Amino acid sequence: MSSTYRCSVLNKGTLSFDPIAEAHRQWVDHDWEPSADGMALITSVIRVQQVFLSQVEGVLRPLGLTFARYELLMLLLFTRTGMLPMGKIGARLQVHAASITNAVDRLEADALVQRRPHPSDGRTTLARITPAGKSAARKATTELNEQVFSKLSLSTTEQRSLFFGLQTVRSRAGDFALPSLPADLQA
Amino acid sequence: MSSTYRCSVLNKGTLSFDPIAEAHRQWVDHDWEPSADGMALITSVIRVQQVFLSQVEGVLRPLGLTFARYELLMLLLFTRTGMLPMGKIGARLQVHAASITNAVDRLEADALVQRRPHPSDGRTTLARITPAGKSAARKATTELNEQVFSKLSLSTTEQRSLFFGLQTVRSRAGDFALPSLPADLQA
DNA sequence: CCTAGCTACTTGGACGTCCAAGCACTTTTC
DNA sequence: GAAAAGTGCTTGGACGTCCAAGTAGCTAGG
Repeated sequence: MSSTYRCSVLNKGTLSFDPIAEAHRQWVDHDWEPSADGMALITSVIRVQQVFLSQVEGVLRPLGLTFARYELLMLLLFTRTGMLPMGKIGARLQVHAASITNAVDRLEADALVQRRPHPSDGRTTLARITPAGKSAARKATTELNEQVFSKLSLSTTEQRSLFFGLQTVRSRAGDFALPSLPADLQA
Repeated sequence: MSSTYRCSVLNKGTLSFDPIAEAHRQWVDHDWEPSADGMALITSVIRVQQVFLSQVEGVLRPLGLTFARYELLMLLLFTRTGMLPMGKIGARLQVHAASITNAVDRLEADALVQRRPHPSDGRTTLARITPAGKSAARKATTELNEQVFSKLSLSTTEQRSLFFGLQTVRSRAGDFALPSLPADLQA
């Protein structure tokens, strides 16, 4: 019981083959070879995201949070003043402004965050994490660290290799400017 | 013009640092080191998925398709008879049954797919791709291959390395049973 | 000053995903 | 064979994402 990592209903049954490898084969067979690897990679990322997200949300759901809201909370938690303009939050989380409005609405309804006007700019709204928000964020982090983040069933090498590959993609997609050496994770 | 790969509104501005690397640093600072790599990897996958998906949907939108519906169409296109039970589609696409119902509803509304009863099992519904569906799928594939899949700005080595890393994740998550050697991509 | 143009946030709509429930049609069981 | 259990698909609701439009409030150009 409580082995709820993977969604139950989805588990119709583990396939006996890799559906993405199968699609790759089809691409090659149809003379789309030059695009086959790209197709397989993109499809893989989309699928793995589903897997990870479902594990994460499985842990957060009992806490009344979603990953989107958790990320927002953590961003505020890591901020000196505990508050940021909505716009900045969107930029950091790389997400549409409307999504931030949505998330803050819900967080505010749960009293984990408060909206307050910007002192000097009337257009700007600040989102400020509340004590309850801080506590929720910390608790969620503890759970996620224990139940998901520290248990990826990948070797450190594999994890890092994936991370850097994905970092390259993000950087080239314009998410951020890779300063110079991406290896600032550890000294 | 028409350089519409990335979403416009999101591009508030390329950050001057990697937000995920920054989060990783926070994790380490807070003594969550053992979970830092996992957190960074999961967050990265989620973000890269957004990037890829937005590129793909940008191409598909003018064609009146979404990636979910495109995948479904391709699955049927690659099937001898052009039809599959809804349940099987969900298993192959690794997606909830309700999502399939939803996708087939829309595809059917566009006459790209047809629902028909299963000859022997009254519970089962078959989805069958129509000639219009085949044509739409092929056109979409051409566009995707040209505009996205063949232009990933990653070296072949990087792509493969990422693919296999992600394949490991998928396999261990229970998506499919890695038969023995994952290298059945060719031969 | 005052209007034109930005910028910041919100709203409403379209979709996708999942879950929980509900139905209808098998298969099992006794 | 009839009741119990299991399967397969649909429905309704909660959320998240994005886009397009709309509304204030700030900033410039004339």
